[in-house]
Amino acid sequence: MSDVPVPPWRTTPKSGQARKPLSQDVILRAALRILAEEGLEGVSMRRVAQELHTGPASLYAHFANKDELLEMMFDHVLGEVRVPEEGEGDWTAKLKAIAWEVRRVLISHGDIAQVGLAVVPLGPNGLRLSEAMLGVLREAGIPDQQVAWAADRLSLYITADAFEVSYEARRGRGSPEEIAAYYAGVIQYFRSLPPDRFPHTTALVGPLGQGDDETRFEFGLDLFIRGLSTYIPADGGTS
Amino acid sequence: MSDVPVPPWRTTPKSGQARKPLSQDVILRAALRILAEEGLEGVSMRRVAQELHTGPASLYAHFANKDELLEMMFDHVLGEVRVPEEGEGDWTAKLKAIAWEVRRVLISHGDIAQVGLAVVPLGPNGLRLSEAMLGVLREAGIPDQQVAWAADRLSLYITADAFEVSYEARRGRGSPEEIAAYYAGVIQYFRSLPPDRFPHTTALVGPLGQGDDETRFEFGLDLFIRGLSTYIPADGGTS
DNA sequence: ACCTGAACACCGTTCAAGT
DNA sequence: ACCTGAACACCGTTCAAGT
Repeated sequence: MSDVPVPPWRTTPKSGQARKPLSQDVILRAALRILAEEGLEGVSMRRVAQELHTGPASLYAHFANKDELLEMMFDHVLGEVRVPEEGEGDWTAKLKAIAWEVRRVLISHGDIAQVGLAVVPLGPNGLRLSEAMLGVLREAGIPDQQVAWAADRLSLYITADAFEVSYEARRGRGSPEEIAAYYAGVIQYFRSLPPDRFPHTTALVGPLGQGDDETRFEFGLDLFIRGLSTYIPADGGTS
Repeated sequence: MSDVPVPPWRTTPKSGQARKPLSQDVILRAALRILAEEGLEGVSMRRVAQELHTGPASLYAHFANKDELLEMMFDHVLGEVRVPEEGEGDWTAKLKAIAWEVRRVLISHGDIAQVGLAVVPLGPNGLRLSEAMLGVLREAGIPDQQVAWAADRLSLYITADAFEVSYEARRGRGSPEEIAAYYAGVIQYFRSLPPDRFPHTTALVGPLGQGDDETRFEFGLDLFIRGLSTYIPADGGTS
């Protein structure tokens, strides 16, 4: 069979590899492509393999299992986060900038935030972000123990918010009108509750319906920073 | 075939129903039993059906789909949460009591918290808890808009923390020694990082390793309350 | 109205066999 | 060392048929 001449209509020479060879990198890229187009639920080992014109078993030469693939996808996504340079405003501005930037990047990659809640993000980019947060908090003059715990809690808050928002977006499947209609329905439901059993819920129907996702995120971030400020000693942050 | 006498060795009479009839309640109970014993990943429509000695299709006469079953399971779990009575300490003590109680109940039911992150918990028990939080916050003298948003953010924080902790417990699969060993490994890894690229992470190895899950939850809760306190007007909370 | 068996279109992972 | 087909043990949901 090998001595038959290659027919002229065969465009890919038989000796060269027909498909680009598999590697962590090409698998990761394919998986991120599917994440962008179909969300996290579309990212299955079989779907990724199909995207690369091979079978699912082939992926296991490059990743121990699906969780390892997801962890590497998450860290890859965090690579897009831009951390503020030295001297771009005071510590609260810098901390907010990091928080908003992480949230934006996570939400822009479907519901990948779910992975960040399930694993401790210790990849190179996770560490880079953690390092940046610790730096900003220390610079603020917050004591070391509070710095360490605050970075932990802030990461949790950002990731949880991003997951909630991205999941909600996937659920509503698109148009902002549908999401708005859903929330209008919830508020209408609150209004219909018996005021004797739900005096506060019914009294606060107005405020409960106020504010979009971004306003709520900012409010929580602000609470967090107000709380942290109380840990700064009188002479702190100006050294 | 129907005129053949019932043989004496048949213990269940053919005319009475062989199994207890299906209903939302018995399905819910079976699902919660599986959740307790095998975690959320064990709760599949097929597994629940098997528990009830029937096929998965039978469940669809009582629940529209799996998500509806999960939502009802979540609200059922929230039913175990005990809300503080009037006059059990000041508002911070009451708010903390609710937060700790919700966290405890969620964690005691495997990784059910994941469901709470994905859906807006609007079942009867979700509403009862939301109402309780709103009441405590209003009593504190916090303005209505901040009350509404604070309840939203606090729910997110509690649920996210419960999910993280319960997931971690499922991952470590049991013994506290294994979990401790994992964290010791992480700290060892931090220690091994290059100090020029990670000056803060390496400098804070001590503080980063301090504190168990409960200490961290309490720290975040405290930050939240410190932040909220700044919204109480000078004459507020004592009316 | 409620329940069922069977089918459809999927999963993650393993393993022996190939190159 | 890397890749593969086939298999194992699962999924959620639908649908026509039964009672």
